[in-house]
Amino acid sequence: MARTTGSDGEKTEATIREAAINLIARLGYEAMSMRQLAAEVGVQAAALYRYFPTKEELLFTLMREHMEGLTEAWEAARPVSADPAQRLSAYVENHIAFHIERRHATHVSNMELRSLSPERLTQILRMRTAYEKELRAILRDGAETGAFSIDDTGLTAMALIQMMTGVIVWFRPGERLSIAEVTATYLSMTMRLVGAKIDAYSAARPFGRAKDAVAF
Amino acid sequence: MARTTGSDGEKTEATIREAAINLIARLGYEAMSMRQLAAEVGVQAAALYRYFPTKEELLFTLMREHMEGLTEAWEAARPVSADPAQRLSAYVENHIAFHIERRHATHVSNMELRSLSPERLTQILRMRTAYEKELRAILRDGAETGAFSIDDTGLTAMALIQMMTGVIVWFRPGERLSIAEVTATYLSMTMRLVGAKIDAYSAARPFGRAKDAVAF
DNA sequence: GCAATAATAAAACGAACGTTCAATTAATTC
DNA sequence: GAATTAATTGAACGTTCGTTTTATTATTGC
Repeated sequence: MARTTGSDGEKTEATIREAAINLIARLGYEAMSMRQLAAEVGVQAAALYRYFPTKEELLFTLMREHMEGLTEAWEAARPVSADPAQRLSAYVENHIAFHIERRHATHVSNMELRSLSPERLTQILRMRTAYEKELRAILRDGAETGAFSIDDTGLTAMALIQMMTGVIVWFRPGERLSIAEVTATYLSMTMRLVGAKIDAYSAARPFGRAKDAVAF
Repeated sequence: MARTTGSDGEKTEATIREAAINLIARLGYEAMSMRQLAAEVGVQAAALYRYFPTKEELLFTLMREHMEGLTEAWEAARPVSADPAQRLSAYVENHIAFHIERRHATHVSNMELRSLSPERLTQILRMRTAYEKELRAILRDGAETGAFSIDDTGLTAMALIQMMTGVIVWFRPGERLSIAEVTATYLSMTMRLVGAKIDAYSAARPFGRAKDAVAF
């Protein structure tokens, strides 16, 4: 047989991406076979190659789009204010919201880097470094103006990112805590970690204040 | 041919473990073939099956021993003192030192959980949960006595563990920072994050004070 | 030095892998 | 409604995988 009734290239490609993210997140890239993916999509394995020339190209596409999405989300959320505390708040909120909403894609982007060819790995890491650089700049500015007291901005940035991204390991939507509660608590922890002056930021942002007021 | 001169079971097994940790950390469990591992050890693939009945059993053994080592290290390092700040200091120092010293094994234990059968996964997770429970107990005690001010002990424990374990992602021995410097900075960040009263802990522990005094 | 045992090599097993190719049918264009 | 293009199937390719089996040699215990 051949073309099936109702078949549509765009729909199929979108289904492939979605199914691939879920399968790779669950089984791992190496453990997922193209036949498994095809079965999930409801198609034969050969049909996948109409959309992605190789398995690795599929993985790379998923990762690149994830990083592009993260960068775009931050560019949209970045405040015009120069105040380090406000900028840090925005960074934390954007980072956590984005990663919780795309848990599976984040899992893929973080865990499957070693399956990329060197050139593609470099490309993804460049995007990641650029994104992290934004955080370092905020921390450096805050340290210079005295808004924060920080030992080592590079090390602190890495610690914060690991802490925030780690949310996807244990967070399950619809359980004990809502996204807003988690974000508020992480914001409070972040501000304490960088030694931010109390309430220098929270007045400007009415986000999760009730809980923060006590803890922070 | 068959048995080679100088061959020794104990030595071979130790070599297999070591090589497996390095190879799995570098390539991933699924991507590493038994033939690759055998070549690294300097032996034929069939010889591996004298020591480990299956590939998964090998992975499980590596993970179990890693978790046992972590538990034992903490039991040896756990202070007799009831002071939460002192206990937290000891926990952080032990955790970071252990994970930096065994970067590859930690990588394996964190990244390859999904390749375990359900029963074995449960077993590893049980050990991990028990270890993390110790941290939650410290945080709870500190929150109750007023030594710390914490929003949510469970969430804070997860955040701290992600932050600390994340060291292995970027830390490379012999680069800019020594293990002692990294540990000192993380200790300082931890204490601020949990809202510890200043110098309630550092007097008892002469570790990394010079740098901390400013930052904390 | 001879039997018993430990450690390995060599070859083979069937299954599964990523990928390619030719054939076939549905949708679109004119 | 014929020609063209898009979407998919089914079968096959060579390779590699984890694992098993059998034979062979080194070492150990007596």
